[in-house]
Amino acid sequence: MSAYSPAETAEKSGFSIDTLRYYEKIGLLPGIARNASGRRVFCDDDLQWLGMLRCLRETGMPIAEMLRYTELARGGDETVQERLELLQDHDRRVDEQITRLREQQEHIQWKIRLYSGVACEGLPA
Amino acid sequence: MSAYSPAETAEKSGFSIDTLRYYEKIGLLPGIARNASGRRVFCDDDLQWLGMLRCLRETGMPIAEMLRYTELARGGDETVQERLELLQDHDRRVDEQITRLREQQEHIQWKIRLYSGVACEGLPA
DNA sequence: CGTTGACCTGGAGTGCACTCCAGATGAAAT
DNA sequence: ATTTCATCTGGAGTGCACTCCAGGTCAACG
Repeated sequence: MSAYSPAETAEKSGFSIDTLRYYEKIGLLPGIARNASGRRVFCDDDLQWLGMLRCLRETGMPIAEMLRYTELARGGDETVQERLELLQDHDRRVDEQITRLREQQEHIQWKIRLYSGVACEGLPA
Repeated sequence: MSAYSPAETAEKSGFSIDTLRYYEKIGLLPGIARNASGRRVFCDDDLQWLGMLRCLRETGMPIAEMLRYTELARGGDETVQERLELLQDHDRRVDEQITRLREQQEHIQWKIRLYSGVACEGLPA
């Protein structure tokens, strides 16, 4: 239970095979193993890393910054502080995102109430 | 206080002048007035509409769907029900977005705690 | 009356993040 | 032995939402 084909990895990670190739090409997936015939072989660590990437991506981190994080991660223990700061900054941005979404949801819900009112007009009281 | 130049409108709405032109061109801003020399003149209603567009945009509604909403809005009172449904669907998607962001934030914060731990190792107890 | 400055138009260009394609390869199934 | 199938590569193409540009108009200012 620790060697996965590209297809399995795509399924488990939620990224398409093309995206996996793309990510490796641009440097987001360093050190992916290959078998004798040159095919990618992913391991559990790779899957974990992909989980982190997915999480960062879906919270809106641009690829350039994920690349920076990846490079730091390759840098070993001396980069822990920087990685920590990067994630803390991102965490704050996620907070702001959530706050902003909620504010805007207020606006939408106000509009919904308004339409609901109009939709009820003319109905028997 | 009810006639605004493109520049003023850009400032008040938060959209760039180019984006305002673009939105008018694709049909998100129907019926923008023009003065004698062909320049756009925005009114308070336009600003309100822009506020709604901004809100939908920032909560992730694709332009194609905003266009549908715009067309419904032009359709008058018979379309209120459809507009209501559109906004309710969107409202649900915003809920999901927020939920998802929070889940992923958990993951990030777990990683932050992990790094904080590593960063403290070796410090005097 | 010349120049500035905000605005106009149609259309081309940009940035991001993929996504698709053609042609090749190599293990496995019929 | 041939076909199938997943995979490989480099590179081109896509979709979205703008953003920029060239060339032109027009009111106002000095």
